[in-house]
Amino acid sequence: MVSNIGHKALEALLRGQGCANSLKILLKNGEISSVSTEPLINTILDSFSLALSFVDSPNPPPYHESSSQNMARPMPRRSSKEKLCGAQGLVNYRDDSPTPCSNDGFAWRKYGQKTIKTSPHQRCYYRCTYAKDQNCNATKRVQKIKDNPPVYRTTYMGKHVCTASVGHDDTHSSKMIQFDQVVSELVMPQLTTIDHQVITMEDKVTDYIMNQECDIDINDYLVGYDQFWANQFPPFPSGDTMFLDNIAAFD
DNA sequence: CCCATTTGACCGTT
DNA sequence: AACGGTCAAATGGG
Repeated sequence: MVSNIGHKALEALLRGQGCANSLKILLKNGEISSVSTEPLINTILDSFSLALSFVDSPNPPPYHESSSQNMARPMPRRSSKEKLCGAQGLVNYRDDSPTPCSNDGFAWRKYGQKTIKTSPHQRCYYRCTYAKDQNCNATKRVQKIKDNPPVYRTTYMGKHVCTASVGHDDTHSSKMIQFDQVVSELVMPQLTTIDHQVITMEDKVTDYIMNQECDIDINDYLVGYDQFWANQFPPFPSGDTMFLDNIAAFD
């Protein structure tokens, strides 16, 4: 995917990175009260959304509605559960479930659900489908943290040792975004949403990323490329340094 | 019948 | 005792 699309995804990421950096500076200087952070945050979120949209599909979705509209878009009515394995990856749908639809390159099996005291929403527990077969101890927790639009936090734990990751074909070739630092909610209040993948984890980089506990929160609102650039927060001072070391993209 | 989900019970930690 | 995480029987869909 070394193409125009990859270039655009990179552009979006860099833009988001610049915004994040500016936000970091604002936070550091304690200017958070005098300067509205909303445009920055939105730009960051849109950056990731756009980048993910390129990663997710070779042809970026022609979304031109707002994020919230997009989220409200009715899902095709499906049975209470649906699985798609193989080249298309695994997708779980459940309209009334607190579980966000996800496709992170692995097959997960739900093994529990709990009401958490600190949250009005339930937390769902998943483990690798091949936990027994291949002694894979990877687990993840998914918790809804916000209602409207639905926002989920996914926490990955343990390391995938299974070889059964799904979605190996190049059509859905992976780009992985690794966050070396947990992003606080102050900075990134909108986390994973339903319907799309937080992160695409596949083959080559899976073990690496699953080695660490990741509290990965990526907003997944999809916006159109043109819309994204049209709505940008004003450009940042050219002196701003990018912190690429915090976001590593894997090919 | 197989397999994934649901859900109450159980267990470990604080 | 409260809480979070896991277990496992029951359930339901394919």
